[in-house]
Amino acid sequence: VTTKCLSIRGAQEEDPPDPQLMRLDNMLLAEGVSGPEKGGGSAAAAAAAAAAGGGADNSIEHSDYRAKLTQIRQIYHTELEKYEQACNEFTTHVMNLLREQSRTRPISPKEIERMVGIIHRKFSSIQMQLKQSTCEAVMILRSRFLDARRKRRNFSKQATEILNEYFYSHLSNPYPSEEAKEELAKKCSITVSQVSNWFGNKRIRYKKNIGKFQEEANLYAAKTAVTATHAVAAAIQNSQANSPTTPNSGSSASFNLPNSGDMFMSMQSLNGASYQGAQVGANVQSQGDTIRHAINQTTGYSDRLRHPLYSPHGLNGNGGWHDAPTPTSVTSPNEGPGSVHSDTSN
DNA sequence: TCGAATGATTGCCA
DNA sequence: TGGCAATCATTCGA
Repeated sequence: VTTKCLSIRGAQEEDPPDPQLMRLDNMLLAEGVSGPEKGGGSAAAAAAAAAAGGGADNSIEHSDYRAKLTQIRQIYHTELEKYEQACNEFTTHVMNLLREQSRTRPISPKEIERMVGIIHRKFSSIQMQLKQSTCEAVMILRSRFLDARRKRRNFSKQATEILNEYFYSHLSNPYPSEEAKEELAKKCSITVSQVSNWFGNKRIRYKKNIGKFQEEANLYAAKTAVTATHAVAAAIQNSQANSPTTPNSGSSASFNLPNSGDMFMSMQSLNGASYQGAQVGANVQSQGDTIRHAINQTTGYSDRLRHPLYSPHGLNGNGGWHDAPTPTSVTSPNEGPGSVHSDTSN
């Protein structure tokens, strides 16, 4: 088809290539409409899928996009062929007429050439219209496909849970770093910008109606505490197994239970063994104290359920969080026991 | 079917 | 450039 197309254009004497036609050709090629038959448009569709925040979920839309693109492609090729056939037929017809006329009057080859040129120009302008309308159709399809608002899907329950857990365990400074965003995006199977959107929406909506989110905050706080307790228990088991003769100092010295701050991320990314090494092993001084502490943590959160203390301590009078948004700051591990914990103790 | 919830977009600001 | 606030558009549950 392309070669035929070229042959038609090639007949247009030495006309400079029409920039508009070139643009259309390039676009049709890029969109996989006029390119090689196989996999036509799949690259464009994949790119569109990626731009749309592609997850496994949009494979349906992806195939839908491909199907529609194939349809456009088929129509385009059918029409193009029709035009070319008509052009050839008409040219032959005119040539025959001229040949007939040549019996009655002399016709120069130049005149024939001129006629053929006129016919080809006419048909090529029709072809241009076809290309233009095909491009428009592709653009409409693409914009519909890319317009996420049209086919918004709520995040999965699991994803929302992960995001909420992070949000409420970083309530004093709910501004995940780029790294944290990437990590969350990976876990939730969404894009980093979706994570940013989510946190943007969450911060605003939380601030606007803290009361409404109180219950949710308590829920996640309790959940976080339970996770912490389990992790501690696992750590204890581990330490018992590893050092059964560890002397019990009986000290009540500080045990840094990561019940806020980056705890969630730590929990998520570390398994029992590494958790012990990174978070507990270094701090455990007394197993008994540890258990007591862990239990205290849990009950502390339970208390919170009765007396909602998950108040916006992170918020300052200006309606912003105390900790200024630090785009570059990594999820601060030195947030330490964090606002949530310290809040409860007061 | 309607209102609430929610993800995305836009415009503005520091 | 990231965040905020307002808003849009869609989904979801009663």
